[in-house]
This record gives sequence, structure tokens and C-alpha cells, in this order.
Amino acid sequence: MEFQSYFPIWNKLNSIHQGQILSTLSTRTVKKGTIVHNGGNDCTGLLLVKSGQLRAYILSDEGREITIYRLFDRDMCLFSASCMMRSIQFDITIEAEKDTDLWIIPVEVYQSIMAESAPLANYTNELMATRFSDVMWLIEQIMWKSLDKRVAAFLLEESAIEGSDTLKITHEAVASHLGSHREVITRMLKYFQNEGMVKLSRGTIELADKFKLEELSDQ
Amino acid sequence: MEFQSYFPIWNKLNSIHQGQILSTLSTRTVKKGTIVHNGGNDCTGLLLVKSGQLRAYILSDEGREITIYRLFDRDMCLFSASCMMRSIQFDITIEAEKDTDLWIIPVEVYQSIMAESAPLANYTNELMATRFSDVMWLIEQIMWKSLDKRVAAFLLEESAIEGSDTLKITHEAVASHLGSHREVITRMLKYFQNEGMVKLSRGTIELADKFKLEELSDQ
DNA sequence: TCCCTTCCGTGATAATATCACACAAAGAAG
DNA sequence: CTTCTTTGTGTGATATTATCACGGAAGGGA
Repeated sequence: MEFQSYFPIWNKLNSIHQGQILSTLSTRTVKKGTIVHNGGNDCTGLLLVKSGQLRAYILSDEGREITIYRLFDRDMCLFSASCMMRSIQFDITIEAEKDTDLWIIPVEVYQSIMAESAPLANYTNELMATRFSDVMWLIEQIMWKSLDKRVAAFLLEESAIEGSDTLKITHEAVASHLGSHREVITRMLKYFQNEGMVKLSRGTIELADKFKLEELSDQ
Repeated sequence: MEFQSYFPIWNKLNSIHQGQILSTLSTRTVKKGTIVHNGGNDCTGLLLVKSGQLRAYILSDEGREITIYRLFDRDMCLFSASCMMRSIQFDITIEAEKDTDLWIIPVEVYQSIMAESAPLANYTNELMATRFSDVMWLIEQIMWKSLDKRVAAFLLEESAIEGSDTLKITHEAVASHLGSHREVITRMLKYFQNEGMVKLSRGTIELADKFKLEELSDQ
């Protein structure tokens, strides 16, 4: 088990705490599309990504979505354990964007160690600050960037993650990531296509001119 | 000095740490309108509100604003000490909304105690989680509530804070809080006035029918 | 009284959301 | 190999909010 190497402050925990974690740790393998965590009542535990990709998003009453942040290899998710702190007053949903291997640390174990261990509490702080920065970045995007720039940036990000210029993604999915609407994205992509920036076909978006897309997204 | 009673986990700190805080603590009194903290490079220290009111907001390149959260008596602001954690990657501005008395804890002192003290680190965590919840709430508002409802909610909140139904506030200021535009707010307030919900005059908004406003904001 | 600043009002246009529906591509069922 | 069903896309019409460009009114200071 290589868990230790995935947990940055492992060496700063004493052996009792290390033992508690190792003996209560579980693993889970989920298929792409699985909802790993759903809202505030669902106290899943702390998720540590062994390999794969997760997406954290929020839902409106009408079922609209917006992606809040994403988790990749070695990332840990605090908010799947929102019941850990009573100050966490929002509901997040976490979905596997790819087939994913996870470690799960039970909430009570993490919580009790954190109460005693300054290193773990400080590490948790840094994690939370990182997510906070993600969320502040998101607010800035929503507030001050026009949708065409956000779409362009999203396509480029996807392409970087996938390591490919041909994205298997629907307009609907793009809209859900950005908290917009399918029709709006369709129209925008069509405009992109007219400008020669992308090539569209059912279920795929091919980035035909990344330079132009970057120019747009950087404005 | 009643600092101790304003700092919830005072009793959980050892006497060395208590001494460090007390000997480096400073106070500051600022007038309404003062910018207490400005952006990420300005490492002001941790602000604890003795009395008064602060507003934390972000700025766009064009100078537009949106309020992120507010701080009242006994609240502490972490992000005025953003240099404390390298994971904090955003710039916030903090302004006094009323004449305010503050305590300021130096960053290095807080940081060094937090590294050793699990209680302080956990307290910091709870604080951060509280702000995180504020921000998530804000995202939900921006994304899924129409502006008329947000304006109504804002007016009611202001009225509750001020303890008065006659608000001394300009349309411009309302727009800055909500991240909208003066003209848009003007038109909306005019509509509210036609509906009998408010009475307008230069620099003031009187809430004439709070019940109706609440009905609107709750939808 | 005059100026000057701050605050408000409003038309015109653009961007995005919302609603409604039509159609086309791919898969499933027979 | 048809037919049916689901999923994905295209597009007009309208509403909401933002953006631009003014003009004008209220109040304070010289």
C-alpha cells in the first residue's frame, strides 16, 4: 500500500495516528459517471484520489449545475466530509469524470486526529485555502469574464487535461461546467466554428485553432 | 483590555502563546470608508473587530465591485493576512462600512502559534469554513437568483443591520454590493417604487412594504 | 448666485437566459 | 433492415441584465 506517499504530511503524524488511519482506511473504485458524494447529509468521508478524476459541482433547484473545482491524482476532497465541521453550510456533489480509484478516510478518524495534531490541522487549512482560491477564481470568472472567453478557456483546459485536441463532450456538458445553457453554448460554438476555431460534430468538439482560442480566452 | 473575551479559544492556548499575542497585539480605529486592507501584497495582519463593521469585496480590472462577506463585532478576518498561507491566491479589499475599532494580530505571531497549536489551527479552519460557506452562498445567489430578488434581499439585510427602514444608501452602492450596475439598480428600484415596496429620494431608500419585499426575495 | 460634484433617469443596443419546438444521429428492439 | 426511442443539436421568439451615452436635478461650497 502506497497510501503514505500520497499523503503529504504522513511523516508529521505520530505512529498512533498513523496506525488509526491505516487501520480504518478503505479503498473504492468507481466508474466514470458515478456520483461519489451527494450533498451535505451524505457524510462520505475524506476522499483521496489515487488515480482518475473527480468533479465537484453545485446544483440549483431546477437541476442546473456549475463546476466548482476538479480533483486529480493525489488531490484530497474535504467537502465530501462536510459533516466534519459544522461551519460548512453548503451542499456539494462529487462525480467521477473518469474511472477513479479512491482512498476513503472515515470522518471520525480524521476529525479526532485533527483535534490533536497541529500538522494535520494546518494541512487541512492549506487544502481549504486552495479550494477557497479556486472558488474565488470562479467568482471572478462568472462576474467579469464574458461567456465566449470562458468557453474558450474551458475548451483549452479540457484539451490540456485530456491531452487531445478532439474533445468527446456535448454542448450540454459544457453548459453544465460553466453554469450556462445548452442553447447558448450551441450558438457560441457555432460562432467559433464560423471563425475557424473549432470543428463540430455530434458529441465532439475539435479544437482547430488553439492559438486563436487562447487569444480570445486571455483577453 | 478585554481582548481575551473576544477570542473564543483563548483558554485553549498555553500561556507562552497567550503572552506572545498580548505583547504584539495592536489596536486601530478607523473611520467609515477607510480601506483597511488592499489586495494580496498588503499583509496587514489578522483583524479582529472590536466594534463596527467591515466589508470584504473584490475588484474587477474596470473597477467594478462585489461584496464577498461582511464582518461584525467579534468577527475575525483571515484574508487580510493572506500572506500567511501560500495557498491563498486571490486579492480581497477590506473597507470599513462604519467607524470601527480593530485589534490586529501580526501575521508571524499568529502563524508561528498556529504551527504548534492544534486548537488555533482548528479554530482557523472553522473560520475559513465559515467564509467558504459565505462564498458558496454568494455563488448560488449570483447563479440562480434573479436580480430583483437579490436586490430585495439586500435591502432587507441592510435594514436589519441598520435597525431602520430608511436606508441611507445610493443606487451605486447597492450595485457595488451586488456586482451589478447603477442604471440597472435604478430601474429596478423604480419598479419597486411603482409596486409600492419602497419610497425613493436622493441618497435614501425607504422600505415601505417589507412583507412584499420578503415575499419577493424568498421566491 | 454660480459652480461643481454627486446622484439619478432614460433611451439605445448588446449579451445572455429562457421558452418552445423541430429535427437529426445513434442505439435498441423487433 | 425497419421502427422506435433516446440523446444531441439548431433556431426563432422573448425576457433579463449589462453596456454605452447622455442629460439633468439636488445639494454644497465659493
